[in-house]
Amino acid sequence: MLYLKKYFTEGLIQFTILLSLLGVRVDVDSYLSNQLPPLREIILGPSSAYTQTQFHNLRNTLDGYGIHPKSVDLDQFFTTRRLLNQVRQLDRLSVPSTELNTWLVHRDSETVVSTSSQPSPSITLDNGGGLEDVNNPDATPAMRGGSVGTESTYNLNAEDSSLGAVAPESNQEQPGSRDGNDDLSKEDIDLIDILWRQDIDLGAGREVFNYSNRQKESEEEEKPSPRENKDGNEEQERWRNGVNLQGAQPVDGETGESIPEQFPAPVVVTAEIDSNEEVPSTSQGLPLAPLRPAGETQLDLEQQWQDIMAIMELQAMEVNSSSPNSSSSSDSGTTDSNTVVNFGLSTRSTPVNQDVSLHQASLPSCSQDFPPIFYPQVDSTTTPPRTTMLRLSSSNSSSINSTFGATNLTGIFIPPHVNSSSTNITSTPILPDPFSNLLEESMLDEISLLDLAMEEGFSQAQASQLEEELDSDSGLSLDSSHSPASPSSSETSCSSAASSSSTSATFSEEGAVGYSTDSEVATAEEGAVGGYQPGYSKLCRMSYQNPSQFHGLPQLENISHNHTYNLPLSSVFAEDPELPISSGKKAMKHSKLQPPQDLYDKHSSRDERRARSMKIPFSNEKIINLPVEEFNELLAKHHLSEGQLALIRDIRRRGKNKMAAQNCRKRKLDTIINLEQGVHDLRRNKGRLLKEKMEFIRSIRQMKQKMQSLYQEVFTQLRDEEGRPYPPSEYSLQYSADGSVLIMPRGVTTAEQHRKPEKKQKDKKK
DNA sequence: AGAGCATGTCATTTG
DNA sequence: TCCAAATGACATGCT
Repeated sequence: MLYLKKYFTEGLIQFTILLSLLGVRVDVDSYLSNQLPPLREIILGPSSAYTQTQFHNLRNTLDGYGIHPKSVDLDQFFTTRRLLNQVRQLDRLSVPSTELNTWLVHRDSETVVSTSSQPSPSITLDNGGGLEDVNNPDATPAMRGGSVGTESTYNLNAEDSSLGAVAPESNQEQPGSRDGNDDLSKEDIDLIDILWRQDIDLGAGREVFNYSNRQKESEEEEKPSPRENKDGNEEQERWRNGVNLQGAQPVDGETGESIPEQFPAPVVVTAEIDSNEEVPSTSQGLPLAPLRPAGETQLDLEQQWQDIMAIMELQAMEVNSSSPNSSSSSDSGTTDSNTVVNFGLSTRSTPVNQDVSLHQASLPSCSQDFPPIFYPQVDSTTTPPRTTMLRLSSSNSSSINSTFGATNLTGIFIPPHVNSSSTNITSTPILPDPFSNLLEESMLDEISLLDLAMEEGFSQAQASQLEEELDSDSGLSLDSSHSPASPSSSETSCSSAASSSSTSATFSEEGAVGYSTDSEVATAEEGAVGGYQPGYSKLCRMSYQNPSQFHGLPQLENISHNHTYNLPLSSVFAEDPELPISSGKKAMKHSKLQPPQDLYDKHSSRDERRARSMKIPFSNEKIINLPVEEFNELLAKHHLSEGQLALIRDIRRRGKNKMAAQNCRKRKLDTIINLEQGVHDLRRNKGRLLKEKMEFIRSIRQMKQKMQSLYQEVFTQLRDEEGRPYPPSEYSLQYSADGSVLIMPRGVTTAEQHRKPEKKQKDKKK
């Protein structure tokens, strides 16, 4: 029986694990099918947060929390635990690998991003659609260049700096994490390289280059290269390729124009690039791995994964074009099928957002970085601003001085590097970033909470449970985690603590009443409930009266206490003489081939024996259980000596006290169980609240990123009367009372707005 | 032999 | 004040 149970348990667990895995897949698929293709592969990797979450849940469910040490389920518990640990290890192993893949992908895409980032602006330039674009291609290109420059580790940089147009090569040369590269055959790549180099060697200008590039693209289109399926499937392709998405799409040259664009830009802005090299492009140039100091990898795996999840959510919103931000940007940006014209300003926001997502995805540690704002005038700095990335976590939270609804956007969207204490930029004003501050504090609070929880005596399992509850987005966690800790858990495992406790409680009350009843009632009560059942082991017993059921079960064989508290010995022997075991330890011990009378005496309690020796004319049961009045009547009916009366009173007192002691102990146990349950519930509640907090933090982060990108978009497109851009270091955007956005010199309060003639009003596009 | 546990008993408190 | 119940403390028996 035991082994059967064991095997069944193991099999069940394994089956559950398999189901979990399958369920995860299914869930992920369904989830990703909602347009989260980019991370599909990442998530569908060996491990996923979903998987982890479910395992956590499963673990919690079977964690054994609350299992009484004596519970017969302990064996199962350990088996379960072992299996689950194995699964968990698998899960954890897989997570890093997934992230690693993401990282690599991102880096490639990053390279691509720099190239790709240009398409939108460059396209605008080519088309001349943007008024300001012609005048200041610098801004965006410079930023691109900056982003490129930042990635000095890539071949692309060198080529970019010299030729300003080799990105595709580099991309192709990159061992392919990129989809485009993957799809391209080596011949195609070689051909592309040759053609590009020819163009470059011939000194082809940007336009020429573009043209040739297009021709090549068209030529290649004739070939069955995978790239060409972009038309209809490109987006899908991109998504499938994961993080590359953004970078890949321009590079893939669905338009063919995007690629060339990027190169000229750096050339034109060379001087600025130098100065801004370190400055990531506003829209896309999010410095990633290269820029990030190794020591800054502070965020743990958990945080990283949460970032990825946040990215997924963000991307999902964007892809759905349901993003509240923009009706225009989202739709145009997400779909590659859009024509070149679509890459106008309106589309930028999307790439920006995607970049943000990308960075987070690929560089979880950078997840909180904010895209820096491009500063055209920063060139003055001999030491280019280092890593314009703002690490939210690293920046110290001085104070949250403004709410999100603050009219002044300056503080909110100050270039990230401004906040970093390590930055050398002196020209740019340092303004607090409320969002980052808020985020920091929230994160810190959470971390501190977790730490506190650990310090408070959270067991590892409980802490992991909390973690899981924080992690798990699925609704499974709560239900599954609800568990063993509570009496109800043991309820499921055996006869159930809850049920037994409740029933026993009920019966205990009845038992009290039962004292006044006859022996049959008492016997029935004990048979049903066993009176007071101390300990879980007893609670778990289906029926102590028939321990033979558990023969062969070692754990249960050890449980053989006498629970016939209220049962007089006479009734014990009279009603169940065949089962000496049921009569308890004493019965077992004394049941060894002893004469019936001797046995009878031995099994008698002291009071029984005393009563017999004193020749008390009625049973101890009556003495104990009769109501006071009846008891007095009984005493009055018989002529009893003082000794007999004293003994009878003692018997009654002790009998009642014995029952009272049993009830008292039972109540203690119930109280302990309830307290445990309460603690468990509180912890669950705490975990839930923390989870909610995490979600809020995540959403705030997303909002901040979106606002950041929007701010940058708007700001970089602003031009004064002479067509010059406003230097972000000198101007900032502020809300006006009517909801419009004003550009104002920094340091000028809203009250002084009227003094600035150059201020412009511009509708803020979402 | 001693620890740990379950149970019984006593003394006291409480309602 | 009495009684029953509750409970802490201790004793006993068993594994």
